[in-house]
Amino acid sequence: MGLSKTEIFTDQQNQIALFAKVFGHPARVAILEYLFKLNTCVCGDLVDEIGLAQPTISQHLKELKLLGLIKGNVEGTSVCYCIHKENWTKMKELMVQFLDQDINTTNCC
Amino acid sequence: MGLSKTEIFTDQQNQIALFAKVFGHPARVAILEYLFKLNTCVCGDLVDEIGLAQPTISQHLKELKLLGLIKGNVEGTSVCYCIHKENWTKMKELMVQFLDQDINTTNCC
DNA sequence: TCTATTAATCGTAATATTGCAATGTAATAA
DNA sequence: TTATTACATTGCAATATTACGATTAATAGA
Repeated sequence: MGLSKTEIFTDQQNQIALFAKVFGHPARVAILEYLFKLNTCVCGDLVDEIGLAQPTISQHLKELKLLGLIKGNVEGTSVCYCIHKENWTKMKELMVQFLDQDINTTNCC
Repeated sequence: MGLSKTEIFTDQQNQIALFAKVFGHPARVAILEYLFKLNTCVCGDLVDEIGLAQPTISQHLKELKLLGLIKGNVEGTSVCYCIHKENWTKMKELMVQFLDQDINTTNCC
């Protein structure tokens, strides 16, 4: 199969899974951390920074862009990327809400 | 390929990716939300709750257990599951730290 | 115009994931 | 002892993901 049965889950559950999935690869985590670290847009040097081939990086960037977590601006021959603030904040709220659920204090297991 | 080049990333990046990956499927999100909602351990009714076949649920539970996010206790013929509090908290700290990075206020893109 | 540079896309191979039927296993019930 | 019940494991088919070489597209500069 390899195909998730998304229709039996809530929109929220599917959305959490979609965001989590994109963070489920260290290269994408590394790209995002780099974008945060630089504190400005990155034009070009992502391929040198992360140790993967150019088409691979391009593919990871595409997925991040598709989910709206980063923005890409064409600047001459290169492309500048940065975090999409509003969408990142929205995503963060969704994820933190999921992660921050109350854990029952009365032990069971 | 289908194989991540984990060796070129930091331990932290790989750890974030591992946790995120397990949340990258709505069934596992649903299982965890159900465990939180019940606020006690779940013995048995997970297959009825989530709409997937028993072997499929069993497999998802295995992955959650493997990462230490849930505990399973044998209780007669059934098995009771609940959130592994300490590990969940540790995981949450790692993830929130990643999600909560400062976004530069000076616009670039 | 020609060429270099940069990044996206295409094509493809290797591997991973998802889902479930069939089967195995362990504990309780009759 | 023999069901029965509850869950794990196995095996497999369908699909997804990862990675990269080759190519293409677009712009900048000579």
